[in-house]
Amino acid sequence: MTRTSLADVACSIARATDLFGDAWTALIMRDVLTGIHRFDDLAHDLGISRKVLAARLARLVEEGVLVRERYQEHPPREQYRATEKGAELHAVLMALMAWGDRWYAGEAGPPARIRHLDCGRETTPVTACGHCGGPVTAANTTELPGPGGRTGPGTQVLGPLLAARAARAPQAAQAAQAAQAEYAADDTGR
Amino acid sequence: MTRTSLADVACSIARATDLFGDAWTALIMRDVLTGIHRFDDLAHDLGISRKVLAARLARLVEEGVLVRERYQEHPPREQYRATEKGAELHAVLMALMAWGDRWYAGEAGPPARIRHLDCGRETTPVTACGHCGGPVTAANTTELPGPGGRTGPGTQVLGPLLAARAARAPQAAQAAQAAQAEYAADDTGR
DNA sequence: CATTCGGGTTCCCTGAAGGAACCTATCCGA
DNA sequence: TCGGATAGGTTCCTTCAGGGAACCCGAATG
Repeated sequence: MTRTSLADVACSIARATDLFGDAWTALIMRDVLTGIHRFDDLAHDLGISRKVLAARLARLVEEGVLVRERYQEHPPREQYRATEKGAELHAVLMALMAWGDRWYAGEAGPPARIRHLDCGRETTPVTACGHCGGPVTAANTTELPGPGGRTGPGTQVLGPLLAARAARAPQAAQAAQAAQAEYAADDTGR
Repeated sequence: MTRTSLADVACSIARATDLFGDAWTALIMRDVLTGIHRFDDLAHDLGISRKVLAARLARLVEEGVLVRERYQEHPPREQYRATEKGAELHAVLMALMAWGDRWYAGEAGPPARIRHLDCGRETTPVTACGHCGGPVTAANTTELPGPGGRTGPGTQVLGPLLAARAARAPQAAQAAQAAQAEYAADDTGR
């Protein structure tokens, strides 16, 4: 975990990574969403220090990503479950998994597969445009400033860069072409 | 960053987070993919310690996610650029950003917007099934063991759990229903 | 000839991760 | 009634990585 808090940076990636940008947190959410809910099971599965696990779970509960609930009174037993906010981190896990599968699976093949219950098939989740459903990649997107954006810690250079990019090409098509030209130039020019 | 290496865990999420599960790494990739390529710009933009930035960049180059290249000889100047492997981390960044936008944007609105150049519209990237194109969520997927899976550190409990799940319901439809039933039961029950 | 710039490296200090032991409450079996 | 097991942590100590600032080096610039 970073010592400098990223929660106040005007960037949703920074805000998300402030919580999620810790290796254990991702694996804890993987386990909880897969069906491992108990402290000891998590500790045993991950091989994590119990102290660190307790700290991570407390943070995740505090952030509203998990809930801690008593599932039996005698003896008192607790478990951790994902909230809606936590369940939506599934998308991040799928993206990480797809990337890991692609670049690190090696000869043995992927360690796990995902079955999409809506169509019944094994799937590799892809990132798609919410409007047209087409693939979203670094090459076919451009980032523009948003209403909540500001220049500050974590966006000291990025803020002005996006603002300049928006000013240079206020029309969608122009922004698109400028960004693509830059990307193409980047690829050839190295 | 975690002290215990996750690179050897039989889980693509663990392998991906071993590299990417560090708050700074995500932000460095955000910047490089957005167009910030120089050491000083990265250091200034992020407010990161120069020492840590140097270590992160070296790791990312070593992993083949970035390349370090000289863009001018006199005086010698270096810059960092994303490889194909690095550019594909864009999907992870999009998922993090979408989640951060949804849960932390607040009144001010999202700090940045994404324009999808293929359709020309501002988009919220979604995670979709590679086959049917439908949405992929925690609720409509189930995880099954894959060829490269094994029980070991990081999957001590998870491995057997997935194996049992697959054994209980070897058919796709059955696996689907079992997983959904469990998910529903989880919400009401224990 | 001093300054600036880009791209780092070195130093020390603090705080978080690892690891193991310990604690509490309850149940189970002999 | 005692011993042990189980679940869910907490406490303690050590080590190591992050933060911050200073420093360094080669090349251009005034």
